[in-house]
Formats: sequence, C-alpha cells, structure tokens
Amino acid sequence: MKIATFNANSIRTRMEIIVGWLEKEQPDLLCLQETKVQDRDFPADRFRDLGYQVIFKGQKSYNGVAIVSKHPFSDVRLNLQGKEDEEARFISASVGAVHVINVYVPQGVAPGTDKFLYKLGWLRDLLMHIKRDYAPDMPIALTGDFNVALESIDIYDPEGLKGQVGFHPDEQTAVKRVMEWGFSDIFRLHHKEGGHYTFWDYRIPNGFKRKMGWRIDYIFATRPLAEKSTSCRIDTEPRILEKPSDHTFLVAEFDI
DNA sequence: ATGGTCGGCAACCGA
Repeated sequence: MKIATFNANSIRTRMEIIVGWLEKEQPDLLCLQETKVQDRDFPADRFRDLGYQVIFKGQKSYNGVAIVSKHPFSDVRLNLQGKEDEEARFISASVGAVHVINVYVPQGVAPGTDKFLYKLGWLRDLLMHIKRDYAPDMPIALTGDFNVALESIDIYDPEGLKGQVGFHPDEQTAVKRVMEWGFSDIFRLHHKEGGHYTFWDYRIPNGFKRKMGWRIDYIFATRPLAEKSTSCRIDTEPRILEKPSDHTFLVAEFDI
C-alpha cells in the first residue's frame, strides 16, 4: 500500500500537478491539505475520472482537507472531536484494514499569540480524539501538514529559528505527545540524516535553491503499519513545474 | 538597488 500527503495550497490551482502525480505514482491514498475550496466547487469528477474516490471537507478561502483513494472508504469523519463546526482541518476514514487520519494543523502565527495557543490546543484535541477512538495496536496512518519541525536536523537554521513558530519547544512537545501514544515518523525510520525538507517559504527569495527548508509534513504510523513500511521519500517534483508549490509530496510504501 | 511570494477573492487575510 502506497500512502502520500501533499499540502496543495489551493487544489484548483495545483490540479494539473496532482493529476499528473496520481497518474505517474498510482498511490492507494493521497491526503491533501489546504484545498482552499468550498465543497460545492471541489473538483471531485477529476479524481473519479482517474479511477479514484475522494472525500473532502472545505470552507471558503482557507484550510480544507481531502483524501483520495483507489479503494472504498468507510467510517468517514469530518471533524475533530471538540472542534466541530470550526475550521476544516481534519478528515479521517478507514480504507481496507487501514485507518487514515489526515490533518492540517494550524500554522500558529507566532508564540504568545491567540493563534499559537489555538495550535497547541488543536494538537491536544487531536491526541484526545485519537486516544478516545483508537488503540496503538490498530494499523493507523496519521498524515498531513503539522506545521512543526521536530528536530534540529529538520530545519535549515535551528539556532536562528529556535523558539519561532514552527520550531518552538511547546509545539514540538505537543506533536511528540501524539507520537508517544504510538506513532513513528516513517520518513525518519528510513532516513537518519538531516537536510531533507518538505516545505520552503515562498517569502524567502530562492529558498529552495538555497536549501532553506523545513520538514513539517509527516506520515506517522502505528506499530502494526510501521513495521511493514518498506520506503519513504520526499518528491520535490512540484518545484519544477509551472505552478510550483511551497510543499512537496511525501510518499510511503507499506508491504500490506 | 530601500525591492524580492502566493492564493483567495475582491480588501486584505493567512501562510
């Protein structure tokens, strides 16, 4: 089983990249974040034409998540418990034997702001949701844009950016608490060295060329799934296309 | 060199 994640930063603008990538890679699952489209305008038919099924939850202008699958969904959920009717940042389903949870964690703006506290609270609610509905011996993939780099090797300037949003100890602790419940970082399982990034800020001139990146997108998996993982890679292809994204695809394969 | 990014959506917010 091949599972991928991609922050699209507008699914409509990025549709050709996504369709081309699906045709080439043929993943079983693709989790998308920042679709930035209301449900009535979601391009579901494009996915159906490719032989994929899709579930989604969007809102006007901001956020929005979707899961694209080759196989039927069951137990679809569109809300984080405790965060119903808030921002569209959570979607989960079961596909075959695997439970998939796709999240777009709030960006957080800056430490000390209300939005930073919202980010920390969101991560706490995510852990509570997972604790309530799952067990670590179930095969679960938790994927998405977490907007947090966890270790010094996951960011281009760990000294300079320490304590900034996206690389603050409180955020790292919040994500690590989720991991400690029973998830491992599948990319890190296969690649011990640093310098592999999934995100480059548009606002930094030539950030990609200058390797000024962050690893903030993850595929986490519980033990029964992680022990069957065979590879994980970052695909920077969207960087060289006409409409480059600031995030990459991240893709993991499992021998199930 | 006093600028330098995107996307949504229609003025500015969010990343």
